Amino acid sequence: MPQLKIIPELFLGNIRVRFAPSPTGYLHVGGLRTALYNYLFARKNRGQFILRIEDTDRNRFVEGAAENLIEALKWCGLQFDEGPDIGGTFGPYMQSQRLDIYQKYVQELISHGVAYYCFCSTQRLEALKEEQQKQKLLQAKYDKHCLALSKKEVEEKLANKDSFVIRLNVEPNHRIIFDDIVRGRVEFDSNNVDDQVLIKSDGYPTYHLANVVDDHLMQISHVIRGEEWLSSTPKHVLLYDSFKWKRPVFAHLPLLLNPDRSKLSKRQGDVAVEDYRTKGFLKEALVNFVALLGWNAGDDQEFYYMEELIEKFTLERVNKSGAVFDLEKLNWLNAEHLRKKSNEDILILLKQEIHHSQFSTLPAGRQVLNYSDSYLLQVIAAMKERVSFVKEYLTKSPYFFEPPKEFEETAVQKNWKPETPAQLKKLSNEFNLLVANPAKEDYEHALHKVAEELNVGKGKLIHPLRLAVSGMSTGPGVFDIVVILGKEETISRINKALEIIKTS
RNA sequence: GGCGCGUUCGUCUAGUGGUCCAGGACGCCGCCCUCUCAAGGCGGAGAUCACGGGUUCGACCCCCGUACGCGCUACCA
Repeated sequence: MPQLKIIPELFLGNIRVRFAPSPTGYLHVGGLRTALYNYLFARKNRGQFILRIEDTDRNRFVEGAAENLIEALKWCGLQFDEGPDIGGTFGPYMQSQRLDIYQKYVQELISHGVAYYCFCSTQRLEALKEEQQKQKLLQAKYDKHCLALSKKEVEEKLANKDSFVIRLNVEPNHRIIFDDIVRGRVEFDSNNVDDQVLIKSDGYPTYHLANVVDDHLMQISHVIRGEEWLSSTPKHVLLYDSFKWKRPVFAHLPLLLNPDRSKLSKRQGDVAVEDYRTKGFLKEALVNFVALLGWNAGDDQEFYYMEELIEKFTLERVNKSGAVFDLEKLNWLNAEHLRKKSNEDILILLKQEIHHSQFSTLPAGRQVLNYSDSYLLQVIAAMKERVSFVKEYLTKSPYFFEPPKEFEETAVQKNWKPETPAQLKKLSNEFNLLVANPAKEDYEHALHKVAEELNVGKGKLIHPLRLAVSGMSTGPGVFDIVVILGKEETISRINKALEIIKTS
């Protein structure tokens, strides 16, 4: 039989996907990528994007984790259509609130012989595992010991309140086949599939049961999740088939990797979306970057806005192999996105940055530097193509926020000659003669005039001026700096530098 | 160990049998622009397409095997 090609258009209007994280802390960038692909796929096909919290492991419960997840998702711009905080027609969206549902369905499984009670102690299970390993059995799995229990025996143990789990009864000797959009056809031998626990002894379901029941009840059309789930998909497929439910379309995404190609982990860098947010990355850049880790449109475009990603995204173009999370490209994308923003948008971000910086309060007697919007807008225009992060407006050009306290040593050696002080003094006198609010050209003409009178190249004045006024040897054109600082401040800084550098 | 998935420049990737002695992007190097630094433009280095067998007139592309990597192998997701 030829492999059925899944054409998204056929599902138009019925596309429903979900991001189903377990609330164990923060939103992992790998999780973001999974959520993003789900979101893009849903938006592209006018479907719904659902958030479901898989909190069925009480041992790993972390206070506030679900809230963090939601907050991080929203920050990234991934707005879901149904979820725990906003509700929806298929709720509740927290699995811990759906326990009775799982009970109902697992009973149905039991009545059909697809699932069974198991009263084995952990000791017996451990002993069994040990024994199987000793015998070098091909694969260790449960021996179906409790499947042999009679109905009466089961009832007695249940009445006796013996501790139990409910297991999936996997029939041996057959092939389990399913199609995956990114992997193609995948086959497993049922002999390699364990009688997985469906309901734990605490009454909570395992992921395998809960995920299948919920995806069906929530009418999920496409299960788009990480590759780590590929190996347990046969269990899920068995469940769908046993219930006689339609299987969703599966798409297992490649993993995100550390630079050494191991699974992306905290030990080798930041993995939480929150980490990148506090480091000053723009959400646009993070989303753009993560989208390209495992997917591309087939053309040469690298810079994307969310809207373009939605327009171009298809699951068929998702890669099969894992991708290293490489900061270099993220940095570049951040710079690109930052530069593409309007100065007004950057102004908002810069003001937030200043608010959290050492420059949030003006030093006394420095009123000449006011952080008015128009002033900051000039700083932005001057520095825009020189920064990759908003915070660099402060770290790369601190001189726009306070007079230089130190002067770059190497620049002093290179540009501060014995004749420099006299020349700069003359320049500052010339500046002093300028009109009240000199324009860039006024400063240029003044400097040109002084250079001619001194019979020196303009560079002999420009470099010392830059140094005097900024303390640095790099940055925007000196005349741009000087115009932004203003006449008074410029002259004051020249004089101050003359004092400091002379004495050193 | 078993099962599954993967393997194109350092990294992200294009490539679906001839147009590929493999294209783009990041990073790196050089040149141009220039008062500096960026940005921008131009150019360069960088991949025996993991390896070995097939199939074919012809393979990065199809098949088989090997190696390596990763995932799963829980009453975790």
